[in-house]
Amino acid sequence: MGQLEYHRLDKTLAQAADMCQKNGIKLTPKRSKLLTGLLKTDHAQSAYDLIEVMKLEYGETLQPTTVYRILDILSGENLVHKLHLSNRYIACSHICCDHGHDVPQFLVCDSCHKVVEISVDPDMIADFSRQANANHFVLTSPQIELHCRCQDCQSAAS
Amino acid sequence: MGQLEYHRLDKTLAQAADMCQKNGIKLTPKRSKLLTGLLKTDHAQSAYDLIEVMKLEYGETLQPTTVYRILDILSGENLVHKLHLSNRYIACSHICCDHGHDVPQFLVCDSCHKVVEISVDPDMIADFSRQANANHFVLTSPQIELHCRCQDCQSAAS
DNA sequence: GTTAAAAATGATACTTTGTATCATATCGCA
DNA sequence: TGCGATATGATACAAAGTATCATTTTTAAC
Repeated sequence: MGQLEYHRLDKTLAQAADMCQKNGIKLTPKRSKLLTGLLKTDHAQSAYDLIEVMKLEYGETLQPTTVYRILDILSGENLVHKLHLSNRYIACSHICCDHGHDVPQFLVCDSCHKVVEISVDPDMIADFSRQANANHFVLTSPQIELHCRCQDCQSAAS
Repeated sequence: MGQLEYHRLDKTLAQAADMCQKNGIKLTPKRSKLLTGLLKTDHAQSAYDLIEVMKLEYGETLQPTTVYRILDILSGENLVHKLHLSNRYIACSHICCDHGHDVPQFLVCDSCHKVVEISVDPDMIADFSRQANANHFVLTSPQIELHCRCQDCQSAAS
């Protein structure tokens, strides 16, 4: 599996349920399964990928509408992040962290969609924000996604 | 019109043709018109937006395939930039500059797709590159796109 | 000039991605 | 029990992007 060891999955899901409850959101079975699907991989998944996963892992046939709705909910709770570079989704890698969430920054492999969530100097963000303001823009999300190639895909290409 | 004053359009197109020629690429009439369409606005355009523009401005009906092909060509020549956040395209704002092209960085209004191309401290890019390497990724493009809201859309929303 | 290869564009059809809309089911609670 | 809110299903559609092959246009050699 991906970024998460098996024995941490339950703990993460419990934490996720807690986070939801605090905002009056329920982590329903389907939401939980979909989040699990994302937690089990470090490759960003498209909505239609996730439909496949749900089918294969749980025998459940979800409509696109449902999947997008669930992804919106989970994004709203900061349990998953939407990667706009590829229109794919990845579980937040800090669900179990006690420290407050940093601004999410991602290294995204353009080829296989492997993702690493990194942290970025807040000064850098402040700098971007200043630059935006100087151009009459307001930064609405400091999320940064960088075009990369992961090690595996580099080897494969060479 | 957008980012470009009328009297500079010809000069910019000539410069663009030069740049193409150096790489054995031709700036055909359709490519030129499509580039013009992009030069006339500071809002990123989708491929299908551009089909509309070509229809309205020149009465030419382009197939999606053709538009995507042309956009690839123009991107390859650094005459237009693809914004991956929104899958839209914008003319490079430095076609006429004599100085070498900086790494392109964009402030993108999530609402109306207005775009400003800014420049970013090369140290910052170097920093990203180092971080990528530390995570076994290689930065394939240092292009950064930031989620913003432009002044007009802020006013409209409030 | 003619012609053959290369480059550019057209046309058809299709796949993927995302959304609108209305229906149904489930849950919490009075 | 029954009512309102939340969650999910289902159908249909719209938008975005691609594969494939055909046709036209350019280029350059002869």
